[in-house]
Amino acid sequence: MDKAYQPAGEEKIYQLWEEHQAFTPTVPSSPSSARRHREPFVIILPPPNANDPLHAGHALYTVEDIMVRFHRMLGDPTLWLPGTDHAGIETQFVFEKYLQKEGKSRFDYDRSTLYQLISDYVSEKQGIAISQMKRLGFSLDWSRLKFTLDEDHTHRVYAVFRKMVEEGLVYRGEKIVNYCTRCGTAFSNLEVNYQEEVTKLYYLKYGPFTLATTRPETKFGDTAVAVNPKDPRYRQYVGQEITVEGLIGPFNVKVIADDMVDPKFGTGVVKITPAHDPDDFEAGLRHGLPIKKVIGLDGRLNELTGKYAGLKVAQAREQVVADMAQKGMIVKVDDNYVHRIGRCYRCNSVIEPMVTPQWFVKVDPLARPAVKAVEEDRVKIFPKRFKKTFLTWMANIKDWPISRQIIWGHRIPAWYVLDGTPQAVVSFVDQDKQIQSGFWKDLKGKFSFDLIKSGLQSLTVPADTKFYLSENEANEHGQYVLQETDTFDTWFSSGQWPYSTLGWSPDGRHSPDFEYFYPTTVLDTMWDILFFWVARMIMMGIYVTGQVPFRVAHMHSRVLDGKGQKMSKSKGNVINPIDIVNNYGADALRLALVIGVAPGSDIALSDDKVRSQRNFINKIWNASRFVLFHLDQFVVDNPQNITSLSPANFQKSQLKSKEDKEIIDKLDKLICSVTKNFNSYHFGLASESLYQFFWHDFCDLYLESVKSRSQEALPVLVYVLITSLKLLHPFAPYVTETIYQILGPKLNLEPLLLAKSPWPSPAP
RNA sequence: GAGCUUGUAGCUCAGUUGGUUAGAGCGCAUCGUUGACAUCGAUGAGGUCACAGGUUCAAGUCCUGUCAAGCUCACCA
Repeated sequence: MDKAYQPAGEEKIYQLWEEHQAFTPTVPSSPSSARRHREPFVIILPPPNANDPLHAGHALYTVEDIMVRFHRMLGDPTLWLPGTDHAGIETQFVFEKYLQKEGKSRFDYDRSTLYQLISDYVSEKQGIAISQMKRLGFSLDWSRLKFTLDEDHTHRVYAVFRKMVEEGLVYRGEKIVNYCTRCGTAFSNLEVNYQEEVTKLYYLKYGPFTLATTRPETKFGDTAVAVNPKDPRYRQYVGQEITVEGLIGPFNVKVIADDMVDPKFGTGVVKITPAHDPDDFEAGLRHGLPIKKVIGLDGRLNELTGKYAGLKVAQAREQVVADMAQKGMIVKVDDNYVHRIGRCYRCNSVIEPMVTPQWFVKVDPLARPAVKAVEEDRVKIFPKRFKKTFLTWMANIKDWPISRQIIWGHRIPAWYVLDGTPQAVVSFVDQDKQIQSGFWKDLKGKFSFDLIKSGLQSLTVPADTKFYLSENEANEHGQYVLQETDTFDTWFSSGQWPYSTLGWSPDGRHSPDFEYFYPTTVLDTMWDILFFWVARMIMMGIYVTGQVPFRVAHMHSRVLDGKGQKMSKSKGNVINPIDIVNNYGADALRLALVIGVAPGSDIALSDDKVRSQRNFINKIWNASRFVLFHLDQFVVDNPQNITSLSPANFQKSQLKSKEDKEIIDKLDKLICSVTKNFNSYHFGLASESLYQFFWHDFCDLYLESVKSRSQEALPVLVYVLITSLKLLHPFAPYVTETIYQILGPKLNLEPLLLAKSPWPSPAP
């Protein structure tokens, strides 16, 4: 043995585990009845992005590895199923940046070509995350590796979508959504970052009123003006039609009364622009107001705005304000108005609320059973405080927009017949690689349908257009059939991950894996995707399988940099876990991430912390070296008595010395407390007590005390060491296995792998 | 505006269901080791457990309030 532990050997140990298929459980021939006898322990890995290397947060999947290794040693049939995520918007965004560097853009390609390009790009990078997970020692069953765009997963997602359509849970609607004009897609509320920003608040002359607005440029889309019903100042106007002077001519709007208006804000009068403001949109629904769109999906004012058409929103605002000022239409300007602006979580552009046709999931029927399951702890959320967060969020959940205007993802399986849909808008790349776009009715005379179809980039049809769930069916109703070009929100497909990866089948003939492993046991992830993902999985899982997808939702910590700062590329404080592994070994990193960390609290990953754990790993190594040295001597002296040292033959009652009894007592207590802490997800405590025991009780006290009688104490030394290695193994699989591989043959230990050896119980 | 979390040694934090003199790592001081240990060991300094009340035989741990910090959610133009 080297004087110090060499993490360089860790990769060989991982190979050893793989050769023995140590992480692949066997599925019994009658899975469902076997499951009734003994429930397996199952975790589905939250799939990391296929095209990205791991970041420090991913290293916290260590927590899952700890649980899985523990249960494997307990003898539970154990599965930890790996996968990677196509991560729709994220990946397309990264790829577009890459295209940009090449001087190209996504608009240079038709849909299927672009898809293929991204697909190639991703598969080129996909291996990185996987090899990094292996490097971290994750005991995943690679024989079951999945990808979110795998054909079988896609089929299941489609089948569930059709079921939802047939049961009225999916609808199309013209609704106001958060639209990023840069990314060219809608986002859910969760994907918008709101920031307080200082802007201007303009007080405009508006018919008989003066009103305050931050968005004068949307005046062209106003279809009403609102006051509070209780406001005496304006009561006389309610219900009347007023004439407002505009930059492109006067227009008429109705005065409505609505509680949404706060009489104390501004002048107590609000202009209503249903097409470009979420509140106004709601007000429009309440009062039956027309929706007048004046901003296009390209972020520019449209033809309804006269000379302002073609200007981007920000430019238009400047121009409009200047013109209004000239005409004396601005009463005053508040320069320091602080309010919240929504920005795209990907590219930070200002989110433009837009009314567009989108696909929605009616969420209420899905949410109610999910809420119930959590309330009744059929899905236990740990730490408990997140349960309340979950329930309040679910109580306010709105219908879920599931369509995204990107191509990297599951294309929505709906087909339209264009024959009777003159308002359909298509854009496509023609034979000269030029983009053509416009109404289908205008283009169909100029281009062949086949050309449009093959060069298609996007198709937009009104929300009430009839759609079909298969191309064949659509073909029966017309000649010109195109598939929806929107893709599913990533969370719509990953929300189905637990049952889909295990082989749920729409026809009820599920795979043995599904019968045996579903529902899974624990879902562990960081709390930031509790709503994005965990909530969706619970809803979809119950809806589709009638069972919760997992019994426990375990929220792990967030990893911060050494100073407790959030890591970000812009700050340049991103820690690459693999760098740490290369410097100090995977075990040191794993321990540093869990030791003494309270459940759900943030963790600052400092170099100091990793180094101190590296020292601990080295301590384990050297204590073993000490034992090995005396063991070798024993073998020389008593080659035939080796079985007397085997931990299997260890008898507590035969101990004579006080130190021997004490250390075994402490070890027994340790076994109990570690086991208990494992079962209650207190890994921070478990690792801390192991650290304390091994370093201080075993090394500093016991080991020092027996130096004068090491041969006599050898059975105790061997027993305590081997037992400790087992207890430590979930945290530090590499050193412990390495040592076991050295000691094992000398002691004729069974089994051959520590990873497959049984969890210790107190000494007999 | 609502909710959640945090406030314990110089620094970073543990302390799960309330129970003996409040702990760890790093740092610091003194000494000792280099035949298990890129060191390691021994000893020590250092905390009115944010503040004020309350429940209890007993509170860092439960309750109420105050102060401070952070996070999340929310439709105020």
